[in-house]
Amino acid sequence: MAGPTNTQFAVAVHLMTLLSAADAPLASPALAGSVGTNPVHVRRVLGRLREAGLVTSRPGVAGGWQVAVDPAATGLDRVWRAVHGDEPVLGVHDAHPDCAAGQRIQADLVALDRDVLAALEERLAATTIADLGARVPPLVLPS
Amino acid sequence: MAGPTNTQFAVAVHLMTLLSAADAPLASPALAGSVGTNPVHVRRVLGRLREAGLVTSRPGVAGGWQVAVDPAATGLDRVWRAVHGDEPVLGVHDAHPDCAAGQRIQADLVALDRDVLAALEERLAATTIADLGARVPPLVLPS
DNA sequence: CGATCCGTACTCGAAGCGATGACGGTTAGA
DNA sequence: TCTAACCGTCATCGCTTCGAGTACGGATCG
Repeated sequence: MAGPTNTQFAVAVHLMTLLSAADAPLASPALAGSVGTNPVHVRRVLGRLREAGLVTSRPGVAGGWQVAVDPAATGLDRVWRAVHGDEPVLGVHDAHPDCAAGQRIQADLVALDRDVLAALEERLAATTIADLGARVPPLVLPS
Repeated sequence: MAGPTNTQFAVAVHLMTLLSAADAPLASPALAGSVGTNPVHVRRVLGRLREAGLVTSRPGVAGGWQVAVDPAATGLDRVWRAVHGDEPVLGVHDAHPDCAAGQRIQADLVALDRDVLAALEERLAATTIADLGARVPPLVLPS
């Protein structure tokens, strides 16, 4: 029970923050050094972000990656969608096909998962990339 | 990218729904048949629920499992806590120790994760076990 | 006393994930 | 034009998690 092992969202947020603070394009080897991984993995994650229109890339000797959006107007929900799409956030299991109760419950769980995903993205949308890049006061979470 | 592989929450909800609709104690082999897994896995998941006080168990020839709470007053957030505790829901990665920006971003991500977890539990609390069990027909025990 | 079931430890196979190497395409600069 | 640097992608490897399955002891009731 060590929680999720997929760290691509954290890596993606890390990369977006680094890129939004840079003027010139950054190369994947340099980014990999800061994130603590390897260039190939960085390119894979950034590839998803590019598909979502969040970053642009250019090959060549002076190539690298740049942000394509306004960091202050881009919520983390867009990063989540770019990385995870609409995959389930809760785990889903396959109930016994012959058990009517199991089928019913599973359908309800899928619907619940959609709802939880919406709540998760709503919360992520409240934080922008610029919020993490600048040293802002910690998130307000009084309740 | 096939989403989370941990299905214990779904199994736990499934089990709680079945137990809340039963009068007599149910044995793990019977439950396993409905959930679509094996008795050992059922006992492991139910063990966590028992630690959280959601169910009770009794060994012996007429033993089995029973709910220990009111299904109509028990939100799914309690099931989530029983299974996952306060583990991170977003993935976390280890930033490079020498990168100050990385350390700061990681700290912000941990804080964000706590907030997202709170939002997730708040959503789960809006659904009770009875909400799922209301439309569930009686369990058909496999021979 | 024996049948049934819980409790737990152990092993096994499958799948996800990240690391790594390799190779071709593309671009800027010498 | 030629070379170096970087992107894009594929294949592979090792690690970890997860669930399935087996086994054995303890507890309970007929």
